[in-house]
Amino acid sequence: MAEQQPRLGPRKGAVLRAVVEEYVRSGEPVGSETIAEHAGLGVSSATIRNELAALEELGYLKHPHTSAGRIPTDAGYRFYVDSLPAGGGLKDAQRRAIASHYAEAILDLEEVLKGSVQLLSRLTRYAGLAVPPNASEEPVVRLEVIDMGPSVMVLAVGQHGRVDKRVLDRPDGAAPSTFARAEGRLAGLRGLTYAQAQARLLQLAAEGPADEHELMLHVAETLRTAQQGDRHAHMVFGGVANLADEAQAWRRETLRRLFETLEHEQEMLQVLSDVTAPGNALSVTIGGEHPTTGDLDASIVAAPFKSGETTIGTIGVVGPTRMDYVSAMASVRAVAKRLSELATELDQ
Amino acid sequence: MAEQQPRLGPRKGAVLRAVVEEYVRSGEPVGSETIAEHAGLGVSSATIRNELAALEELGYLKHPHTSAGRIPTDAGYRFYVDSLPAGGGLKDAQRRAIASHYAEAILDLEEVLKGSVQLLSRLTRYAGLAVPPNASEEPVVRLEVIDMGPSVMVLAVGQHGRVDKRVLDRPDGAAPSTFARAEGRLAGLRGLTYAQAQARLLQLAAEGPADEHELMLHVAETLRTAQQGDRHAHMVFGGVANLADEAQAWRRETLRRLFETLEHEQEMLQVLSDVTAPGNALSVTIGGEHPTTGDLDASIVAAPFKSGETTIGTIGVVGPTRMDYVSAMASVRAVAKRLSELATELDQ
DNA sequence: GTTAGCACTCTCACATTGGGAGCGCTAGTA
DNA sequence: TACTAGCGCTCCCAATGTGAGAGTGCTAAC
Repeated sequence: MAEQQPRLGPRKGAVLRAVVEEYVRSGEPVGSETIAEHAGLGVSSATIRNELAALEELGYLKHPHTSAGRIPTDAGYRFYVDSLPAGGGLKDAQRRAIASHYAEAILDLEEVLKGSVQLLSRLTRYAGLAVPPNASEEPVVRLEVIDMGPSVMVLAVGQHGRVDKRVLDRPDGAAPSTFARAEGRLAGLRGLTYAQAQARLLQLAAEGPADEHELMLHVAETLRTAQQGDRHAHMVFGGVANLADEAQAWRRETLRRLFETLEHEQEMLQVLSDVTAPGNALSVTIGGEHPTTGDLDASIVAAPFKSGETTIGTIGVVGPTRMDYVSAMASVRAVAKRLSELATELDQ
Repeated sequence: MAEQQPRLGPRKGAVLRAVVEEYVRSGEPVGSETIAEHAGLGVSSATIRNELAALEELGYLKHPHTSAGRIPTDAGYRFYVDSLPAGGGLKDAQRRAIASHYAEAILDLEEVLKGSVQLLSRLTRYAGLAVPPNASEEPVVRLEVIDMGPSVMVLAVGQHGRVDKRVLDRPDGAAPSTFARAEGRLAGLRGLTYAQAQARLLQLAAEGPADEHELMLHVAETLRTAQQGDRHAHMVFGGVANLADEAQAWRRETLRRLFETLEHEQEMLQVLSDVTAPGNALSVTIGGEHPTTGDLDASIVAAPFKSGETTIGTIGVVGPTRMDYVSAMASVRAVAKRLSELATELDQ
C-alpha cells in the first residue's frame, strides 16, 4: 500500500496523474495534446509523448489501439492513489450533506449503518456497503430459549443492540420446566462476551442435566454463528442502482456478474476482509489487485470503523476502476470517522 | 382480471396468442409468414395479415415501423394471460427443483422465504420478491424491555418466529425496578395478537404508574410499526442480478430506475399491495396496468401465501413485460402453494 | 371470406470512404 | 543532453451509400 513505487521522477508522476484525472473525468482515452494544454507542465506535446511512451513501458498506462490516447492500467491508478495527499478532498456540499445526515440522533447501530451506507452512495454515486460488527467482543445482555411448541427459538441480545435469533427443532424430552431452568442458567451469562458465553455454554451443556444438554448446545451454536457471521451476518448495501448508471461504463455481462457477486454475501464478506487494512487505514483495492474485483473491473474503497479503540466493522464503496478516487476516499474517510464517533458514543 | 374482453373470435385469439408466444420466445417482431407456418391455422399469410391489422386496430398489437412484424401491447399480453388455462405449465425439471428445494426442513419462516424467493428467481430467470407476514394477527410470545444503560431496547417475539426490535432513549426516571415491574406486566400480554397487545398496552400506559408510562408507549409503538410494516418491514429479494441479463432487453436507463425502485422498499410494498388479488388468486400485472411497472416496462406475477385460511404474505417475480408468463405463473403458483403448506405446518 | 400476387416501405447489415486524432520517429535546436 | 517541431503513418470512427430482405397493405380473382 505504502510508498513502494520505483520513484518515477516528478514529471512522469505529474503526467501520469494528469492522465488519470482527465480519463476519470471524461471517460475518453487521453492524448498528449490534451495534457500539454491542461496540465500546465510548460512542455510541448512531443515531450509528453515521450513520457507517455515511457509510462506505458513501465506498465502504468495502456493503449486501446495505436492511434488512440492512453488510459491508466490498474498499476497506474495505484500509483495515482498512493501519490494522493493524505487528507482533504471533501467538497463543501459533501461536508454539509454529512453533517446534516448525522444531525438526527439514531440509537440503533444497525439503522445508523444503513443510513451511512446510503449516505455514502449518494455522496459518491457508487454503491455503498458495510460489514456490521462481529459479535465476538460484544457483551451479551440477554440470552433466551423460547418454547414455541414444536420448535424452539434461541435469542441473543448484545450490548450494542444486535439481536441474533435461530429457530430449531424442539429437543426430545424438553419439558416446560426445562426451559425455565435453562433460562435461569442462561441469565448467569449476562455480561460475558459472545465468545466467552459460548465457551461457558459448552461447559454448562456438559455438566448440566441431560434434558438441558441439547438446548445449551443450540444456544452455543447460535452464539457461534453470530460471531463468525456466516450466512446469518447480513451485509448492508445502499445505492446499488448507481452501478447500473450509464456513466459507469460496465458491459452488460459484467454488470450482471457484479450484481450477482453483491448478492452473494459470503464472497463480499471475504473480499472485504481480504482488503481491510489494519488500524485506521483507509484501504483502496483496484481492479486486478483482488481476484474478485479484477473479474469485475471494480475498485473498492473501504475503511474500518471503531468503537473506542476496537475495530468493529467496515464501511466503503464499490465502483468502477475508473473511479473518482479523491472524492470516494474523502467521503469514506469522513463517514467512517463520523461513524466511529457515533458507535463509540452508543457504547459509551 | 377475469374474462372481461370484447370476445375476439377464435381465430383472432389464436393469432394473438401465436404472436405473443413467438415474440416472447424470440424477442423479434413477428411477421405474418411466421405465424402462417407455425401456428397451424391452415390459412395463408395474407389472411393472417388481415387479422394482424385488425388486432392492431383493436389495440392488442403494435408496429415498431411499417415493414416490421408485430409485437404485443400490454393489452395484448393481458388478453394472452387471461386466455391461459388455469393450471399446469410446470416443466418436469422445475417440478423436481421445487420438490428438492423443500426437501430440507427449515423452521424459521424468514429463512424459508429467502430460500423460496431464490428458488423462484432460479426457476424463472427473473427477480424473486416477497412480502413477509404482517404481524397484526400473530400472537405475541414474548415482550421485553431491556435496560441497555443510556438506551432501552424493546423486543417483541411472535409465535411464527418474527422478532421486532427497537432501540430508544431511556425515559427519564426509569429505574432498574421500573424495568422489572414493566416486564412483569408485559408477560401478561403473552398470547394476544400484536394488534390486541398494542391496544392493551395503551390502556396499561394510561392506568399504570408514571415511571412506566413512557416505556409502555414505546412498546406499543414498536408493535405498531411491526404491524404496519413501515420502514422496519423488510421485503425479501433474490436473483436480482437476473434483471441485468442481456436477454432482458431493458435499456440501461430503465434498468437503473428498476434497481432504484426495488431498493425503495416502500414503493415496492405499495405496488405489491395494489396488485395482490384477494383469496388464493395469482395476480399478474402487466406494464402500464400499474404506474410503477409501466414506467419500468415490467410485469409482476405474484400470489399470496397463507397459514391455514389466513393470507400472511405475498411472493412473486418481477420481469420484463416480454415475460414467459406461462412459466412464471406456474412457478409462482407452485411455490406459493408449497410455501402455504409449510407456513401452515410451522404454525401447526 | 379467403387467397395469390405484387408494389411499396423501411430497416439493417455491409462495404466504402474521408477525416481526424494521436502516435512514433527523426532531425534540428538550446 | 533535453527538448521541440514537424511529418508520415496507423487506425478508428462517423458518414454515406447500397442492396437485400422482411413484411406490409392492397387489389383482384376465386
